[in-house]
Amino acid sequence: MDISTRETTLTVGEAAERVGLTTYTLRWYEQEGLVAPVGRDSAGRRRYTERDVDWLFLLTRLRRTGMPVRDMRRYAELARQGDATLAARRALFEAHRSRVLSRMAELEEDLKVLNYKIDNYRRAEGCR
Amino acid sequence: MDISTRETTLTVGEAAERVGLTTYTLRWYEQEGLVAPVGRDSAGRRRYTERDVDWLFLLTRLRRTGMPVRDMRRYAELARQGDATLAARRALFEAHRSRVLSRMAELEEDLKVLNYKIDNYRRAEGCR
DNA sequence: GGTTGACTTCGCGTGCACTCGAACTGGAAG
DNA sequence: CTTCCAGTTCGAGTGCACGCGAAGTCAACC
Repeated sequence: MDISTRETTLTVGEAAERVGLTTYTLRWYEQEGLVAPVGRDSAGRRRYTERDVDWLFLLTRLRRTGMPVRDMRRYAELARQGDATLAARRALFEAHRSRVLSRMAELEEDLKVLNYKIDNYRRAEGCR
Repeated sequence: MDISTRETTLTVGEAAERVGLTTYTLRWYEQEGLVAPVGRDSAGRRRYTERDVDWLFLLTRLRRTGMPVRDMRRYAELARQGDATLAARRALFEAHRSRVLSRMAELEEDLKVLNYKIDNYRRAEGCR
């Protein structure tokens, strides 16, 4: 990472706030290989670039859609290998998207159950 | 529970298969108070009635929509207290439904990110 | 009537994703 | 120069939701 190009870089704390994770988690993600080693300043402190933050943001979306950390690591490894893995990464995303769609369909079904129960409770309350 | 009324009752194994949980989990749910103590046969083995299975099914839906076991227990306690808690139970479901709806909205957003990435990969693959 | 297999309780173990405490360091403000 | 804060590494701890092995029991079948 070329820190000398005077980009705005963020500290762990700032980056954590930006992406909605804790500093603990940010360091842990790096340790787990979900994030390539982040650049450091002269004092050895992490400096997150905009690219780093974008990457972290993407990770939060993958995480939120239920992708296990294991798979996120696999994806990060592919990304680090460059353009040769573009197809593999796309395949990974497509497979994940299909899981997300299934999940959404499940939720729709579950929502029906909730609505049904709520209606029942409403009716039962009416009869008191 | 009136077992003498010759309903079809199920063993743990059968009930587990029906609702898609393991026998371990079924016993654990009972121990955790998510399920009222299940009727037993003369040999001390659990016999699940249709009502029990329905209740378990509902629990699986709550669980699948992300309700913590803690909240499911709270709900089970309310249900055991009878009609006086109907309104409370409805409120609980309505609060949960609103969380589920938020979750679904999140997933929609996350899906957009996935689609965006997939499109990008497609384009990048095209340029090779 | 012995074997089989599913049940019982009990309590410990597991996997996941963080979360935190301890001990330390370095830069900036008063 | 001291104080203070935010950072550092390391390893241990937490919370949740189960999962499982052990040791024993019992009904059913051959």
